[in-house]
Amino acid sequence: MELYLERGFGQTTVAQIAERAGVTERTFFRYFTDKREMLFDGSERLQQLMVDAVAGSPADATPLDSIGTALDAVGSVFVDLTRSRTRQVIIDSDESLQERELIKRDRLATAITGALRDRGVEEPVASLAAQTGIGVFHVAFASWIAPGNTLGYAEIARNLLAELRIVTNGS
Amino acid sequence: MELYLERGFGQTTVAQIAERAGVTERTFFRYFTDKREMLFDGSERLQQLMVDAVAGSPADATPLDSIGTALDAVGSVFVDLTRSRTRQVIIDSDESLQERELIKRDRLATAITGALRDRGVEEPVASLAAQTGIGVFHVAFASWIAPGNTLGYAEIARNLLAELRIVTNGS
DNA sequence: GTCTATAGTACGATAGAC
DNA sequence: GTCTATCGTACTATAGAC
Repeated sequence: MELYLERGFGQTTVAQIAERAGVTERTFFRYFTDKREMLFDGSERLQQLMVDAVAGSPADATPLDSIGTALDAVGSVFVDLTRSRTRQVIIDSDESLQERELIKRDRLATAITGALRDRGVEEPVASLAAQTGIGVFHVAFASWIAPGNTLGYAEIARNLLAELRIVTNGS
Repeated sequence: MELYLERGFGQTTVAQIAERAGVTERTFFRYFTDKREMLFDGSERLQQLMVDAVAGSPADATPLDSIGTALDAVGSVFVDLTRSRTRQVIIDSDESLQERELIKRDRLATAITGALRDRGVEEPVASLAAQTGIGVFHVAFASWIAPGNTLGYAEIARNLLAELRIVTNGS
């Protein structure tokens, strides 16, 4: 991340990263499938937290309630605001990094769809709820790291989920 | 697309594509920024249709109503079911193509957010509605090309939007 | 650890259309 | 004469094969 900030992602070569880390290029590619992947280390953990939350939500919870527990469950991940902001600056600077971020988000949605289905939620409701939930998650994260924001992630996510219910309750 | 089906996307070189098209590699890269982009030709048109629909929706329409008009507006694009299915088989076979598809979808969401904001919809409602709308769009498209489906895209999209209102109207 | 294919870039030349 | 389209070549870095 130091190098990506210094020279830009596209201008940073794997050779430079490997050198600063004191390893060879080959070793770099042993740890990360490609240059982008290193910025998305925590994604499996995030996914696991959300899936577990859905699986563990009350039996009488609606699909959207389950989504709510998933949004709550990842609060512990989003604490270091400065680091999240820095990381996002890098991602926003490069289109291929945005692509990678989006596929992570999509895998998340797919995993949540599966967790809902495991609870007996039928299609297309499972997909619909998961997609919507990830949408809320994304907006919540973006709001959290937005300049000037003082609220915590968890609070924002809860507010947005409530807002969603209002928005979709229109005439 | 012929070559991508014959040999697989990853196994197809730009040289082969250029040869079959009767041009040089250099010319290929004049038309497409990269190997993936050629599969996403219609995306600007799709985006324009949706943005125009939102902009042209009735003044008293709720954000979600505007989304509804956008979902309707693209019905004319999704007619050739066989071609859409073939294209999706290719995309689903390669992760980098899925990434590209997702960034197109994300740009769509961003554009719709802007169109809603232009109508006076404030944040975070604009983002929330746009994200949700794109989620519905995606599920609708997937349902449309799913094996065995006999419904048209427009009908599916309408049903799903109605379904969404129910899902988010929970206890 | 070594080797290599290929995507993608940079810069430049040429030539036809109107 | 200007604009636009194709082609030529050399090069780098990624990423995969072995």
